[in-house]
Amino acid sequence: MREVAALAGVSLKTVSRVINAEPGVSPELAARVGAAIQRLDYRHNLWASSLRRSNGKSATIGLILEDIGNPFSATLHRAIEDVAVKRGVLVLAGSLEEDETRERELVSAFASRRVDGLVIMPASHDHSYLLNERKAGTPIVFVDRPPAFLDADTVLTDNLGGARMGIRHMVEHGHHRIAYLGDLQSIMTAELRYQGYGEEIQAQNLALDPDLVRLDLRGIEHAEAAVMELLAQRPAPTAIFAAQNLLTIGACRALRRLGLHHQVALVGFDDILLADLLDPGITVMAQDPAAMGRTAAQLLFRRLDGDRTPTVHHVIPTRLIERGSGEIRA
Amino acid sequence: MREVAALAGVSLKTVSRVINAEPGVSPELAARVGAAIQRLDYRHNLWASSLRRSNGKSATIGLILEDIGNPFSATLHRAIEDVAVKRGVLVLAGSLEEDETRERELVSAFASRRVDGLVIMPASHDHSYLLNERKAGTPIVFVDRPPAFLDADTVLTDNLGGARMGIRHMVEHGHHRIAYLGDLQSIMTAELRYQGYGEEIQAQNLALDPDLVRLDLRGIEHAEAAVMELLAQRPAPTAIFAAQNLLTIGACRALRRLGLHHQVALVGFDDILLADLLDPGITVMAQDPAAMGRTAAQLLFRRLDGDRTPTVHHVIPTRLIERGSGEIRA
DNA sequence: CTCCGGGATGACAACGTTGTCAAAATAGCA
DNA sequence: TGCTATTTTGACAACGTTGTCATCCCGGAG
Repeated sequence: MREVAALAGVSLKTVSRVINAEPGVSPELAARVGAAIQRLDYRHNLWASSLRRSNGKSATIGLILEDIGNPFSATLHRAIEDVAVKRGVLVLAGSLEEDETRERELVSAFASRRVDGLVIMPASHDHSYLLNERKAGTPIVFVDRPPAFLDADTVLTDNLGGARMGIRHMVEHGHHRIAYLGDLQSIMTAELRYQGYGEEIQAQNLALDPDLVRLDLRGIEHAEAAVMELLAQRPAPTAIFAAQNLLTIGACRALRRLGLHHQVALVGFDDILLADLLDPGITVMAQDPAAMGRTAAQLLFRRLDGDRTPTVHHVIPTRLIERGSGEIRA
Repeated sequence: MREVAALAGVSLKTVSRVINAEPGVSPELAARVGAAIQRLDYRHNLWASSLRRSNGKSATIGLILEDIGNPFSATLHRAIEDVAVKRGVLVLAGSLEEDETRERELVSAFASRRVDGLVIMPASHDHSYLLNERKAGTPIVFVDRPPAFLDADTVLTDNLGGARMGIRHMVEHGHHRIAYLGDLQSIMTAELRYQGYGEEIQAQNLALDPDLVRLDLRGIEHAEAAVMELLAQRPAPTAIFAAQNLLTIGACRALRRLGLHHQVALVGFDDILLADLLDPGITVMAQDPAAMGRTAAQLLFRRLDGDRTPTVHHVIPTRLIERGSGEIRA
């Protein structure tokens, strides 16, 4: 910047004014400065700028996801980016893979980089450590999973209601013995879905048979094995509710392997690409990650714009998509 | 930091020394400083630090992808992150949606934030504008698509070879009339795959029939419509090569709609989740986005570590995954 | 007892910007 | 013409750090 000023024959401050499009610079000087910037291909240093600036905004937000690479997280990420670009804000993202330590490390790394705000899909179960960040004025929005020991804005899927609706759908098709496949119970959303299963089973006056429940399943293979076991029991379940997308895929594989995909009903939680091309198509309770991301980002930016109203809790509804597998009758 | 120094009763420099774990601080003082840091929950400001530091590293890299949300990009992103975390480096990412202007905007936004390096999946066709960045010492690695008018490290899929192998596979199963579905020809990878199709058709002494080729298709619906048209022709093609994953899905849909999924062969470029559960399973030429990301990141960090050897061009091979649809005989 | 070497500590400038305020140039008016 | 009001410009400090170099203190050798 010093060089630009020298080449244009003006002071540093004038260059600064031109760059920030501040009023009160004569057109002639502005042109000279512009030319100098071009010639030296000068790049504004945003960090130095935000260091000096009074509000100190870095035009960067931090995003913590379960796994940047999985389709749910990636769609959410993209939706947040779409809101952010409109304000010239960039997104720093990190994956945590259910690792509580990593969550803190990422928050700390973001804090060191003075991000303007945070969107977190948490893995840990105590977020009081975030109080400092909030005291420092960094707005925080939780997505997909709620915070614990901290009051903050949240954007969640209706996990409990969604699970209930899925179970009800199968009951309405005549099923009484509905098996349940669940992810790690330590994950809040998994716990809520299981709770929904329990509640709906009770509401329908059915017996909650522990032999039909497999929890803490991680990934496709585990789900596949669990379904093989479940269907070997007598009496066997006539329907399966898979509470997470990989588990749905595992269940699907197992049913096919057993040749039972046209006999045993299956409803999954969270949509899967291509589910409509399978035979039968997979019926799911679809979440809406794009809507979640959009909502979370809008919320965050509203806070950044100075909204100081009490914390808000959005619930994004789930949608039943009937494709065949959930409509198989008992 | 000033407050920390005051509370610990030491100078600023000593605090700095403790934070950066520089040698030559008495254990007693170090403990006092540590306590003060805890009590004031002080956060190191990485930007101010990198501003002053001689090497000026920001421990942040920039990543430009076609679409953060699509599975290919997301997997690549994740692989890069995995390499980066090991060095305490964070990743800033942005999508460009085939928009050349956006590409420049993103590069400029990253440059303002003084990222240490760039990984780019480009949309534009002239990268000479990046010369400035490189002169400034920012290493740049291109993934998935090569740069134009700029010599830089690249990590590419073997598009041409992969397409040829896919076509050859179908010819070996007795097909002579193989239709081709291609993405926008302006995308370098799409062009190369089409070139591979042409070369292999010729190598097999078959006629390249323009009526069997549909280019510049964008998304599932267009591909579906194109396949409906292709199969209405007489004589109809007996096999289809879909040169991009969405196009494969579209082709799949159309075949099902026509009830021809067991008669017409289909090979896709780029793997699709669940492709093995369909009936028939979809045969694909699989790319390896994780390997591409890993390779690109390693290359970038090697450059950051001072490697000044000539530019390197990695080609990640594609793999034929036989699942049934490609093995249907003519 | 003095002097020297070496380790611990601190004062100060500098990194690339912008906020503040004063100075200079210009325009407007009597 | 001389004065004020207004616009344009610039000097300087400050943002939160770290590199450089000077100072201080201590133990040991002469």
